[in-house]
Amino acid sequence: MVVQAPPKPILNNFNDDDDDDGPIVFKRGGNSTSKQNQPNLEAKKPSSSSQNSNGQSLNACEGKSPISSSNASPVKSPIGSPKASASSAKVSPMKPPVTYSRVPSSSIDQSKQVSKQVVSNAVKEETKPIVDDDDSEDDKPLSSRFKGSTNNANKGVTVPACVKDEHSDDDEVPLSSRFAAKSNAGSSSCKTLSSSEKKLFVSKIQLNGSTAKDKQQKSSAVPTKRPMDNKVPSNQSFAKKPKLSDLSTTKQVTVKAELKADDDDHLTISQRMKKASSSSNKSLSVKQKVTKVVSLSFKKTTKNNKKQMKNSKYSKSTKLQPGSSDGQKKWTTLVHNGVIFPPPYKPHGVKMLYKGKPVDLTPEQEEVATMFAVMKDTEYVQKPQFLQNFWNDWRTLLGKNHVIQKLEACDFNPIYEWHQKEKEKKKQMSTEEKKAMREEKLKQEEKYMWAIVNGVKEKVGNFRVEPPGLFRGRGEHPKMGKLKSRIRPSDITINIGKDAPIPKCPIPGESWKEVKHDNTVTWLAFWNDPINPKEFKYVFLAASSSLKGQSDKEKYEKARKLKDYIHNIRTAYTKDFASKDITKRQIAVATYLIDKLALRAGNEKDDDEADTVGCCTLKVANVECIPPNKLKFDFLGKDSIRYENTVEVELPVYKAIRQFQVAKKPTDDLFNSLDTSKLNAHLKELMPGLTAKVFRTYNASITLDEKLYEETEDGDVAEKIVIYNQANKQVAIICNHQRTISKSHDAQMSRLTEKLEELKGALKEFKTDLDRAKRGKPPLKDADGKQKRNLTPEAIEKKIATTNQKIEKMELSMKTKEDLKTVALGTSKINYLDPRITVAWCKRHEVPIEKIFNKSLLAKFTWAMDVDPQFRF
DNA sequence: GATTAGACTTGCGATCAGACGA
DNA sequence: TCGTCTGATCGCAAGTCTAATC
Repeated sequence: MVVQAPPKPILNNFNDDDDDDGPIVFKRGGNSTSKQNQPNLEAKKPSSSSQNSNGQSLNACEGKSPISSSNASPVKSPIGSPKASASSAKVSPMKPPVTYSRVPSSSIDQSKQVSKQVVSNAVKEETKPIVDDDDSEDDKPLSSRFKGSTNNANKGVTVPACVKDEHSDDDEVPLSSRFAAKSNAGSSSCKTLSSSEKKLFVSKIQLNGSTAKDKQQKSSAVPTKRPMDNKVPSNQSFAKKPKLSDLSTTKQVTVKAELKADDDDHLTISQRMKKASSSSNKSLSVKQKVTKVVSLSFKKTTKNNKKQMKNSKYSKSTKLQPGSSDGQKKWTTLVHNGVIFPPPYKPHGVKMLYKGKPVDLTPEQEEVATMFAVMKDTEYVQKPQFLQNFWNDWRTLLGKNHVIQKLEACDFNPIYEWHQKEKEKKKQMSTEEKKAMREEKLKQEEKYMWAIVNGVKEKVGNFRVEPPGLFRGRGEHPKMGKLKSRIRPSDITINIGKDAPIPKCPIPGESWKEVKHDNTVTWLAFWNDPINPKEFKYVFLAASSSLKGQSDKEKYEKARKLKDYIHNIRTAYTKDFASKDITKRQIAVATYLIDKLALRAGNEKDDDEADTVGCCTLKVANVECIPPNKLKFDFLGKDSIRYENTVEVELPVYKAIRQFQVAKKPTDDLFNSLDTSKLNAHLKELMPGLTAKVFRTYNASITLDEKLYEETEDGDVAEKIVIYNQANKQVAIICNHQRTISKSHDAQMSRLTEKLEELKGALKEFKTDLDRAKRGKPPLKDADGKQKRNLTPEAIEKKIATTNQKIEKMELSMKTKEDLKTVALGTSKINYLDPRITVAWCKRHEVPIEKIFNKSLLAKFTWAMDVDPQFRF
């Protein structure tokens, strides 16, 4: 019996795999290698090296003691209502996103981009913030208000240092830099206002200098002059940010003082904004048909769901009630089978060499030696930090009196070669053998793959305990190379329903560390990270689960709500660029950067983590002021991915940044009065539940929505997919989602170039043949001197047309390949783009959803599939 | 209020299977 | 049939943010 349609497929029973949507075979991925992004900071801290756990030192590598300090950022906030605000559908043309100027290598692009740049009106804006009635840009990402090239025309050369690339483009430069700083920088935030917003803004302006009452208020809270040239006192230059509790207080007072200007004195900004926005929702009138193809693809999903529901004894919906997040009950019943452990180590007995002689190792010692040996081909083994950390941990295992005394005298090649042979053997296995192995593995893992949450069978995300290995931190991580020890059942805490049977420990004679029944959390199990025992590794449900889906939907609804607030938020921070209160000014500028450049918040980091930054932790050296109003950003962000971007900003922002840098060292914090907790606390005053990361989701989704809406034209499905991918790429660039260039990229491009040349050669010959055929002459001999077959002019023309098509297709393919070689489209699709935008677009434009979302994404976004075709973000 | 613990999301690279083309 | 390419999937590192504790 079919109960209520759940938001995701429900499976028949706990263990079956009845159809093609049944259990998915999990593949074991390999280990990752380090990134190659190079830091470019003079201000970069020397990375501290690993702890030497046994106090021993390595001859070759000098150890440094890591100093651990923690500066977490507490923020408490109510989560905003997930209730959707019906989106207004403005059919105004969207301006392309920011075109940032490219940094080194592509001077060609720079010149192009500079030529396109709009003369800055920042100065004008500074004194004349409200100039225009047109509020059509309010719903757009700030970045998209900066005109720039939206196609690939401004690509430059991106070639890894070691590789020559004939297809010059700008990929060598970080994604963020691909858009030239084009900018009507000054017009970004306060150029356009709705009437209600204007009212608020005008009131504030009056507050700034009109009435006696206002003046009185102003004297206590607002500077009479912009303190642009105020020097930052030398004592505000800190190596570590001070916690300025007093400043927080000041901030609150100031914000409240400003609010007096409005009629709604009793309301918070967020309440007022909400009030103002509640009447602003608009609906789309455009109706478009949904094709059979689309219908079919959507029906198929629904059909599968229904089939699964019908057959399932676990058919209740797991959909959470509103408000069930935030430490509230996440589930009522939870049943699962715990986790699966990697198999115990099997010694191979291959002896490594020390000073040229074979060495006996215990299985434990051999296991760690093997972990190291198999990394021979990675860049890690070139890094002194990695070698030192590995040696420290391995030496502990070897013991002080072991024959091995120096890492440099070790030869791991015998083990490496053994490993290569094993790999080769595996590769040579027949398809049947491989299949049998997969099936065997699936059989062993099947029971761990599923959980029953509130009576519904849900997939578990990562039920395999991480195997031991050497830690592969990204960038210059101070702990890279340390031994990640084997996790045992006694390390693992299980979370399960009270009435559910406790999972049997899969390792005989051992038992779980603890069994909990906490239904306010979603994890099924956790253990402490052996590299950083303060941190945890969790086992969660899969992305396709209802629990995750609900959370995802709430995330997008929150970002969507920001659309109703964004205009006033921009107005508010623009006003604060010149605030006398340093914290307020820094919050304003930081919010501007987060909004405009999609920067991450930037929490404080410990010294035993990689030295990366986000907005709040930017160092002075990370931002260079280029007169008259450009900022050049250069820092390592999340995952040590370099963010390099020069962008034109509003003049007050430029001045404020310059001022924040005064009397500071390059390594000092740019925003010394700010941290993420202060920033987020401020954002929550503007909109319930607003945090820095919401801006990224908002800007990504609205960019996709606008671009799809404006740029999709009539055409075949393939052409529409190109439009979609272009929009997706735009978002990836805004978010700086990069990938390393594939090792085989150049070879692939060379091959394609060769083929292209061949085709062009053939085309030329066909044209000659055609010419001759028209004159009644036989074709010329081919390259081998053979006489070619006589063809009619019509036949040759047909060949020419076919060849032209092939050339076109190949050129497009090469362009796309080159274009996306450093851009990762997946991350934004998975995490930042509201799937309802995509689903609605597919429905409107008759594109099968499967062309855009793969199986995993279809499962993850089940909740979005029934969206109205006219949905706008 | 500051700090730490805890929970969850975001992100890139590796690996693999299947598609594709010679 | 075989080698190459591509996209899907997985692994796990590294972020963000909130709640709890001091």
